[in-house]
Amino acid sequence: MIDEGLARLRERGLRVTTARRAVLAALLDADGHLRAEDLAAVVQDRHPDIHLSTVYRALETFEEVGLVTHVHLGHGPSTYHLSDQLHHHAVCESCGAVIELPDDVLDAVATRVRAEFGFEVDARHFALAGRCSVCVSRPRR
Amino acid sequence: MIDEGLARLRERGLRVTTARRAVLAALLDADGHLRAEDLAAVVQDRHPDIHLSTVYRALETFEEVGLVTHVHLGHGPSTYHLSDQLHHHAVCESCGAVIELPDDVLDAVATRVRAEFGFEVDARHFALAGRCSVCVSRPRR
DNA sequence: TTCGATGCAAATAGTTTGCATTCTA
DNA sequence: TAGAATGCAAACTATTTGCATCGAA
Repeated sequence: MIDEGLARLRERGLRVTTARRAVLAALLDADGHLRAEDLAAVVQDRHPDIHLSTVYRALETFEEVGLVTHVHLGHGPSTYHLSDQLHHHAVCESCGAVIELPDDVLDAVATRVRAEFGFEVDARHFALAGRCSVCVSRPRR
Repeated sequence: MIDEGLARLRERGLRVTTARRAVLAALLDADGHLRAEDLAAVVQDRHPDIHLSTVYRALETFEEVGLVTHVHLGHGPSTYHLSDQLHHHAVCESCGAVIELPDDVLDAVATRVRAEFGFEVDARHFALAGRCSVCVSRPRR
């Protein structure tokens, strides 16, 4: 399965390197929403000299090729997902908890916004902000 | 109307200063989605020595008091709105255009997410990403 | 053996913070 | 006149970039 991704690089005349192999492997091992720094830590466990900036560059390349998508969970860093494992997120602004939402949760909104404004919503790119069930049933800070 | 906001500060034992007055005035003049830097520029037009960091601190105070809300439009800086002028945004990822959406556009989603996950969606905090009508009817970069 | 990919250091953007000073209440 | 707010410089976080070197095809 890692080979399918790497093949995608070769098709475009891009090179398959140790760094790219390692980053892709790390993404496959994870369940998504990892930050570049998390990925670098995983990668550096086996390849200590692969630099954080190389991880960023690998992720950028993967995005261009359609293999990876980044998601903004909140104020902090972006998180990276394999495109075919992409889903919706909701993030609690109080405790930072991340929950995964059903894929169709914004379909009706997308349809309406397309019809009324001609705007094509790419809803997964940003998480929905809010407060999780635990924090809701707890006095505000 | 600016006095109502300032009164809110006094109620809480906070002080009314030139800087806070000027930032609030700038927010009232604007139609929303201004960045801290934009606000600083407006403020500094009349009060050149009010520092950008003071603008950030004023905005932070206004948020704590419920007067102001910040919205993430995309990768870039936050934008600041008077809380009672808050609305939904959609941002084009190709050209950066910002459109305002009807206030109820995410009501159904919020209801469903609350029912199924106990999660209270605060949907205005992030813009919806996507591509605007102009960019949709134009070949991808 | 060529040119794309990497390592490293330095630059960047947006925002926050420490501290001495100023000014509101 | 006490303590909150400010100005300024410096720190900080996330990310990008320039450039010499390395290595995949």
